[in-house]
Amino acid sequence: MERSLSIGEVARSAGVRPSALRYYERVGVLPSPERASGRRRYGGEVLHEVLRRLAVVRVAQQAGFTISEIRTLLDGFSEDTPPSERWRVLAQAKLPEVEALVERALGMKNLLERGLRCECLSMDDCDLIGKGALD
Amino acid sequence: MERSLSIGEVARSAGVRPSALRYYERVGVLPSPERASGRRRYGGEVLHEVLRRLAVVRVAQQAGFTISEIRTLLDGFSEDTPPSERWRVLAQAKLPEVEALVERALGMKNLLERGLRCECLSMDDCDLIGKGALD
DNA sequence: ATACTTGTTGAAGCACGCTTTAAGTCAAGG
DNA sequence: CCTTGACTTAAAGCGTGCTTCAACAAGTAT
Repeated sequence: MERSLSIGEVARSAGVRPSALRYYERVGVLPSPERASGRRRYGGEVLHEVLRRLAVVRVAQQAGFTISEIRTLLDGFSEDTPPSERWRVLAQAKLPEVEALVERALGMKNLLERGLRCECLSMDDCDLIGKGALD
Repeated sequence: MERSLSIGEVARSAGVRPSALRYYERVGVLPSPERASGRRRYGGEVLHEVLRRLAVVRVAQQAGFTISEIRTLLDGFSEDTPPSERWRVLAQAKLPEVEALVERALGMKNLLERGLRCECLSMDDCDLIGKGALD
């Protein structure tokens, strides 16, 4: 008999909540493990696969990918496509988006700081506000 | 008789949708104008005030403030507090948040680019994924 | 036997800033 | 008179990634 882990054990060892594992399974990011009396049992190859996928999910999320993009990363290519190429395809599509996010964030920071140096006594006079002068 | 604008006219001149104006009014960012046969009429001082506030809303949103923070910016200070000080108080609280956003975004960009240069043939070997090696 | 823990499911909830829908009102134009 | 168009309200919907709830089942400890 093969030793297998419960959902709680997998969750703990992966640092996520059981509800997240169930969610990932539901949306097709994780495989559906066997049930013993209705309960998920993660063992052998499935356990390995689940942990491998969770590792990918973590990095991909850090990189800004959505769940649906992660699903593509994991299952949207022909099996012989190496991970490096899968990533390249998706990352190239994602980069402009993330670069735009960087720009937006820097713009916010800039605006906040300009405001810190502002001395305006009335909103109407403020050059930050003045009719779109801040583009 | 004072000429006054309908919600559609105000919306067009401010570059927002009527639904946004109603929403802002509901959440207390805009004053509630008089109604003529049930319809909002924006005229005189109210019109001026609405346009002034919409200008503030625009900048504040660009700076990353939420609606609730904008409400504070507009109405959360004693009346004699100048705009520059109101902004300073809120911007100082917001800055760390926005700086964290910048860092997250730069981290994403970095990760995406590192992945573009990756040559890994298997996910398991990839140093981007390898057991948290990418913190 | 009985309580406690951990699990199961489907459905609903949260944050956020609006937008959209449903059902109805009103004034002007043909 | 009747259609058209812009407006009114309250309530629900959207996108995203889970979490939480309700109601129930099963294995373990006392």
